[in-house]
Amino acid sequence: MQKSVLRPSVAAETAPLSAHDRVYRGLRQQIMHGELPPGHALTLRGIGKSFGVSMTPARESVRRLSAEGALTLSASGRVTTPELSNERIEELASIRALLEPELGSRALRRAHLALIDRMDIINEANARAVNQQNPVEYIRTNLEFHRTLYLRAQSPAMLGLLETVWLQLGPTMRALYTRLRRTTAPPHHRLILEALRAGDDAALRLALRTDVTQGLRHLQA
Amino acid sequence: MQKSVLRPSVAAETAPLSAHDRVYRGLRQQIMHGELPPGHALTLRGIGKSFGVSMTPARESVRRLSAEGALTLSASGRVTTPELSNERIEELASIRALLEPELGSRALRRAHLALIDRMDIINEANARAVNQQNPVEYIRTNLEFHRTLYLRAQSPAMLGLLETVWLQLGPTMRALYTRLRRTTAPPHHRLILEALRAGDDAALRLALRTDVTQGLRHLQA
DNA sequence: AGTGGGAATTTGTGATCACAATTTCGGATG
DNA sequence: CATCCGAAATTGTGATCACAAATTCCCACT
Repeated sequence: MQKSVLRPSVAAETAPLSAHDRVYRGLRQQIMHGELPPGHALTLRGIGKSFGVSMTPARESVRRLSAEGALTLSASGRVTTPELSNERIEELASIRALLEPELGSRALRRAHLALIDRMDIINEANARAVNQQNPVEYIRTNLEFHRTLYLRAQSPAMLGLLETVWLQLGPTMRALYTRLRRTTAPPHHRLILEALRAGDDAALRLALRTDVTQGLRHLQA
Repeated sequence: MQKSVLRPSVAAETAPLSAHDRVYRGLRQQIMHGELPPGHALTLRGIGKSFGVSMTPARESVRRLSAEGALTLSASGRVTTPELSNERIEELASIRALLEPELGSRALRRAHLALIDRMDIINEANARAVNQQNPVEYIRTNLEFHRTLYLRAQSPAMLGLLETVWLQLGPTMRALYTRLRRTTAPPHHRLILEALRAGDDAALRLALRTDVTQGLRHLQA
């Protein structure tokens, strides 16, 4: 492993991006987007190798992610993606049901047409992912649909908490959506867009809440 | 620094407790209880020395805590406690106002008399801390009052998120309570206890919400 | 063929080191 | 007396290493 001898190329002038950051972001995305099933085992040396770094940044990333609930550390320090109990899944869903309507409501006042159009496009990509039965792409576009809206709420701390919840649900969502191989797009996205266009706060809150709870209630069945 | 040669003594049979855990917990408590003012600078070597460990566990703890918003990393990697903007403080307060009534409501069904008595005792300690003008003890007992209730909600994920918010507010709360040297105990704790005894869900939610928002609205004045 | 045990391997932990970047401090200069 | 520049000290980063604990694997034995 060479030191940080090679300067950041002219292209990446925005941020040198530390090794820890690259590993953290990479792992986080894999987990949130459902690229890893629940219970999937990881090793520090393996993570380091796959990102071309030593164990040190890998360990820091794992510690950070396990603090956020994105990874589980066994008593002996073994690293796996979490296998959530039904209770835990319901609790996380209820947190989503609490935070997401609030974020949506805050975004509503600031939402303009270009935003809604953008959400429409993302929603179409989401529908395509359903047809292709591509769980990772489905989860990714679904989260992007919601995040695009919530970014307008200008509430970074609340969005940060919500993303932590999404992160914890990543592997479980993958397991759910690959198991029941859904063939129809989430029906509530349409309601969300309609409420946005109408500027109807109550309808938006309701649509977001049902979208969240419905999506995860498929599990019990 | 010796290796981990000395076996855990017979007394501490519950958990050997890794170096990282000791440092993380220690720092976290200092921050959450307001032992550090906003903008306070820390160094990895200093943290390591004060806990009797090397830089490695100190770095992991700092990474973890900064991921939770309890510490700020400057562009050059310098570590300080956060100096929150008014906007951020208000946002965190509104998150508390969202989560705490929900946790209280969930706890209400399971709350028995022994719990309420315990909260009463903690509340008296809280009042003593006010009289002694001891900010750290005030913050500690205040949080313990709330946490004692919320633990009954049996919602570990939601409580975890809330503690993250408390953590971010730690240094700011210290600054607030040392600046305005409050001399009266929080008036809403009485209302919370009454609502608990009466089993009144709506009153409890309201009391919790006002306790949270009132406590932090003192800032603006 | 199944089982138990012990060696070999894998794995996480924490200390240490080299290094670059930042910060700090002192003195020379205007 | 203020300011700026350069040297010295401080500090975070990431790689490497020794070590202990856990896991895996394989073979002898029943």
